[in-house]
Amino acid sequence: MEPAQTSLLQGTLDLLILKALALQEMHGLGIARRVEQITGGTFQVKPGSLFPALHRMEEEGWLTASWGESENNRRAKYYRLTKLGHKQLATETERWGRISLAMAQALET
Amino acid sequence: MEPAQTSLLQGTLDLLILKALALQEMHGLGIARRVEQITGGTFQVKPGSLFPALHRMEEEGWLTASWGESENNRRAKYYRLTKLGHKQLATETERWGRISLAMAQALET
DNA sequence: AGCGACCTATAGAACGTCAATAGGAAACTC
DNA sequence: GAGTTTCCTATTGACGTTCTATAGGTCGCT
Repeated sequence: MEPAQTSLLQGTLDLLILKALALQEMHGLGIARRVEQITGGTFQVKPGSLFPALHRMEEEGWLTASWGESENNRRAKYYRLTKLGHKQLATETERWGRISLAMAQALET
Repeated sequence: MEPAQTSLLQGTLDLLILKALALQEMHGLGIARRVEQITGGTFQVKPGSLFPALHRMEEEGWLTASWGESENNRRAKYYRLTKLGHKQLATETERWGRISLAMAQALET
């Protein structure tokens, strides 16, 4: 039995996508699978959340996309981080650190 | 200089309010101040977020409210946790633990 | 030919937070 | 005692993000 999947916290999806793409470019569904994997199955990314987010992030200039072919011979759009995207990853990681620390403070005792 | 205040993460406000009320009943603005305090000044709760949340939580049965007088002789509405509210506090604390762990996993390396 | 897996995509709704605004009542200022 | 500030509660409307539901095309398998 896997642990129950928690619905995403608003504001964490961007960071998870950026982190997933940090090492190598991937296509949409690949990103979704990778996010699920690196969170130990806790977070599940639905297509209805994923694609709007990807398009938004592309518009922000954090990602660039190009059509290619998947491992399964499907037409797939590959996303990779731009320089700005790497910067954003750092920013959001730092932001998460602050939030996480503040919550830990609040919840201790 | 205080550290910059991060705007609230959606989904954390309820938990923070519940935690603030865990020890003693408080009025609205008192809760806001306490949340700011226990998060080390990181989170700031605006009235426009606070009161809708309080009313919602009251409807859920996690809080009960009664009018009283503040330390400054103002008319103030005091909130306290119900039994259900304590249960909810435990639930949301556990949820936060899962989220926090998953994010830590995702961000390590 | 039919079916499931893979991949991208959008519309509409739900939800929680924020900015702006409001108003009353106590306390302070001069 | 008039004017101002502080304290306390409250609502409205807008906004951004995520979810549900739905869609369509292509590959591979039987």
